[in-house]
Amino acid sequence: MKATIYDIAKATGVSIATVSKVLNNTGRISEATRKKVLNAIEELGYEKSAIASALAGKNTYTIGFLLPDINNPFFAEVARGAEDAAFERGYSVLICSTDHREEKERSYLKTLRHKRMDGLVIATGTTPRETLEELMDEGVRIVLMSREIPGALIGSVMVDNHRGGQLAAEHLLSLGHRKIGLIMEPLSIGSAHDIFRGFQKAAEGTDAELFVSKETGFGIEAGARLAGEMLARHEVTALFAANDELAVGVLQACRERGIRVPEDLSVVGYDNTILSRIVTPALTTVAQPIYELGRRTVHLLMDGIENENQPKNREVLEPRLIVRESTAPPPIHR
Amino acid sequence: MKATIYDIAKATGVSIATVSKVLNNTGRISEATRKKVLNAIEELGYEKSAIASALAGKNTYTIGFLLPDINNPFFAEVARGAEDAAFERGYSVLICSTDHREEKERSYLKTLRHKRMDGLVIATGTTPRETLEELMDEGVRIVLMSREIPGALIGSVMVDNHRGGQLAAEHLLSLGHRKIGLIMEPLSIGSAHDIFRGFQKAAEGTDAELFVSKETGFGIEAGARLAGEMLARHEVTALFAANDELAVGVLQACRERGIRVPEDLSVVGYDNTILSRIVTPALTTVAQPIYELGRRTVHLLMDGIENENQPKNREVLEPRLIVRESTAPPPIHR
DNA sequence: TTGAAAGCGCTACCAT
DNA sequence: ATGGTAGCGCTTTCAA
Repeated sequence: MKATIYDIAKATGVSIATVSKVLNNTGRISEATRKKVLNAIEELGYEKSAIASALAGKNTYTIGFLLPDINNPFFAEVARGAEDAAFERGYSVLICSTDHREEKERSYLKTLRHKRMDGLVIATGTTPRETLEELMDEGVRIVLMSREIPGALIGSVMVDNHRGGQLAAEHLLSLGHRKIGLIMEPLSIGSAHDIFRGFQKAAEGTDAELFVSKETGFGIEAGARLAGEMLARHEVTALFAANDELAVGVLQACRERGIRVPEDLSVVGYDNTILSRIVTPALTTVAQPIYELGRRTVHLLMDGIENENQPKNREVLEPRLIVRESTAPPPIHR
Repeated sequence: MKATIYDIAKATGVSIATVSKVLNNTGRISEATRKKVLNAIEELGYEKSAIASALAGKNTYTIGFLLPDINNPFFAEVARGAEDAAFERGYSVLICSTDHREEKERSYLKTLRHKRMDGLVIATGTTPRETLEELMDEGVRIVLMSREIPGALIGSVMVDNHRGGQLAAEHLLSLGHRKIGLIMEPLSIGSAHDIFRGFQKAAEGTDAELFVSKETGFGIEAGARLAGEMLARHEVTALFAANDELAVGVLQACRERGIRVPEDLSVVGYDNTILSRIVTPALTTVAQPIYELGRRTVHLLMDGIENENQPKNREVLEPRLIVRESTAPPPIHR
């Protein structure tokens, strides 16, 4: 069987208390015995049980990451940033895809509690505030990503999506577009809401007309469908999509209809995921610092865990506009 | 504080042994006490500590998933399949991106052992055989994905990549291509090796000439670079890339050089990740059942865990050719 | 059908 | 500087 502290205590002739001390660098230990113990550990190939350690009151060094779908380029990149940050500091991350389904989220939350995660990062948009507060009351550290809850003292790292929406609008406006369609995610999602408000804000006071898709959605298919409806209904010269997947859908809808991008119609995406780079024409998009978003969120969380307090800071990262091939001035009409 | 079995034992007037039994549905318990206990559990909001349970000899219900990079469309989709399979059966998955770096892999393997994962799926191509055998000797269940180790009794689920390579070659050959370039991943990776052999095999006995990229690589950049070199050196009419990312790079290299796909050059990818669908022209590619690959691997692993034996089965999934827009007959030369 | 008690492997407090 | 020991919360014989 695997060696335990007892084995190494026996082998060294010291007590398990001493072994534990050298293991954790706590208390005072003479150089001599420390050496002895370290040797025995080496010899016996001893490895500390994180489980026992956790049960005895230490951390599990594992954090749970709730996100809508790991198989979504945006969240895959976020997750990578999160994982790297965690790895640097000896933590691991448990990925939980909720598919925007409340019951999956609840179920995951439950397991994460059972498994005594040291902390949680919540990157799904809709966890009820009470749930979060209950969790925090139980001592679970929580950090929100791309979301904040007004008045609740929960640390969060976000991108300034209001600004991001503005950037998109300003770009289109400055190209001369005056009839712009918006393909949105559900506005109940905080980030989508902010993007929308930012966009609106930038158009305010101009003579531009904004048309918002009646329905909302997430993936490529949805983008294509919503763009189709929009195009059938309004004479827009530009379409803004609240994420790159929707924008890719828009591009596909255009192709199907023989609409040239950007000559006939300009398209702007949001996120700057891998998709926006490889599509043709390459998408003009508002870049979120996605990887960094994941990193910072997890660092904030680990800081809280290690200082034994609930993170309360709010970090805001800046978006930036990336102009590629999908935008141009509107076509000249007779 | 959180309630423990002691609390609910006290509240019910039974022993903790009894509580444990109703919790686990073991032993015989009268309906009456079971009800009482269940009630108390409800009232006190009791939740079993997975940590304590694991220490006392049960499973952790957590598995580790070693892969090169979660932020890679292929592995993100695999991970999703894995996560879904795990979720269905009450397991969680710890994502470990190794970046093909041996020391990261070793480091992760160590942590996973400390944390007493119930099992591991190894989807990185290069873990030394001895390491795997050591792990298995320690009682860690392991399943390999897209890889197998001849002679070692390790369960695995793979795609028939030899067949996949053939499919790609046959398609190109049947279109009439006779000078074909191959942009490969390092052949030390089992799947790449199989693809290559399959491709070769299909070309054997025909008058086709194959040119293999001297260097190998992984991402889009590499694909573009290797395609550039290939195109400069050989007069090929088709390029096959061992994964879709490489193929996307090939497409970019073509665009830069004004080479039309598929009119001037046909391009075939491998994997059928999201990338191959959204690129222009849409990529003809060999589809791996990616999501299914993740699912099956994890199910195989969980079966082993629950039957308390190291999985030994070898499952093979079938690839299939998906013809899209990037392939056509070779151009007619004078 | 139920319970007492001995662990699981480690931490931390209190003595020495 | 070192050790004894009481937990941490649960599982699992073995008795009753």
